[in-house]
Amino acid sequence: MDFPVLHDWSLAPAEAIALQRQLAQCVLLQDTSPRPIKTIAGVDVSCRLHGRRFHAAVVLLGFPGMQLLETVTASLDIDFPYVPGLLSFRELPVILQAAEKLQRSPDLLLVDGQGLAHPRRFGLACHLGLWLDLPTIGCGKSRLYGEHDEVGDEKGAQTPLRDKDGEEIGSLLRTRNKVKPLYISPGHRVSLASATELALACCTRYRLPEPIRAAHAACNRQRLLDEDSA
DNA sequence: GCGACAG
DNA sequence: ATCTTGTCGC
Repeated sequence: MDFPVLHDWSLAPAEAIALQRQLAQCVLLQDTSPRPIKTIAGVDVSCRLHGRRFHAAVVLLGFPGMQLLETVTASLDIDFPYVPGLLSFRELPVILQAAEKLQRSPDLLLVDGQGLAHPRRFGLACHLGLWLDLPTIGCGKSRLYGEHDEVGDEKGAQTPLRDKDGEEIGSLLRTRNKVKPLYISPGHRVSLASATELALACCTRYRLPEPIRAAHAACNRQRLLDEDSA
């Protein structure tokens, strides 16, 4: 894949917050992915506890069959601290290095983390989508921001996630019976309704959507390989 | 001031 | 996120 540089990464946390407010203005909440969707990518990052070496994987799967088509990885040392709300400044650099290696461009990317459901409406999925100028959806395993009611028990049940003013910013989605729901929100170029619908369409028998499961396994393998060769 | 806080 | 094995429950 090929994409231009949106900005540099030599930022302090306070500057990163200001940049998020700027970039959030560019996020598009409309569906622009080609129909029918033929490929969906999964993105995830792995690192050691208190370590600064990060390992990313981007896997390309066919849709709706979920066949593995391509796997790319990258490893990079990161010094930006973990600050809730600034996750993309830790994870995005290594993700972009991996994404560059992808031969084909996906119709959509599923990201492990939040999209719109963020205090400044600019989670990791938004940042990645804007940088690649591709449709993205955030699939968080726990809550960063937003209020909601309980979700139904059955797979497919969902309830809206709203900000303090009641505006919808995502949804809680039960991706399988008797598991904690996922926090789904649009990243870029995807509508609220489509984000939930597409995330569910990628779920088989596990809590996490198949593209993210595959990416999770791949970045962990990459970490072992990188640690082994060092 | 206190609690919350993606990965 | 990660440290870690087996184990209890649907």
